[in-house]
Amino acid sequence: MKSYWLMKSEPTAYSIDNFQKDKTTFWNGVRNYQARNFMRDQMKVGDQVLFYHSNTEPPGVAGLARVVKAGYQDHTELDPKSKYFDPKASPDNPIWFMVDIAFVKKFKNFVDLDLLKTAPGLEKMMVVKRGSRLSVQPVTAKEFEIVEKLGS
DNA sequence: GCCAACGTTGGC
DNA sequence: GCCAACGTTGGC
Repeated sequence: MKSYWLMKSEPTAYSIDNFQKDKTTFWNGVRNYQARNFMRDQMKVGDQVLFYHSNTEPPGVAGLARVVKAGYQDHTELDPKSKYFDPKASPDNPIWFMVDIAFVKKFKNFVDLDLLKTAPGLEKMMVVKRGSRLSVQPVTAKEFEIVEKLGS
């Protein structure tokens, strides 16, 4: 059973255009337990992802991605020079996880947050709720389909 | 740049 | 284990 996700990135740090150039990327630096658990326990190869631009004007879904490698140790937690370093982690005791995702497409129409908020069928999406800070969020198949249509 | 929401930390 | 203080996220 395939699952669907929304992943947030600040375009000043990593945008859909960077992603399109790279083709694939690892999603390191998530330091939130809820988001960690989704990546570690639930994301599977083949799952589809809405690539979301946050903390920008306007915020919204910029395109699509696909999971190509399931959860594994976020090795930046082992690097003392990294800002993601976690002294409690070791190769045998991974604490933080990441996944690899592949670029699928950049939307012809950027689906901004206003549109997400008003589109029928998306009322329950986590990202439209106030104060929703989670950077990796589950979405339903139906929600994914609606957003994909809005973007194409 | 402000600040509300919310997660994390640490004193007790 | 409570909760105040603090830090971060992210829309506006």
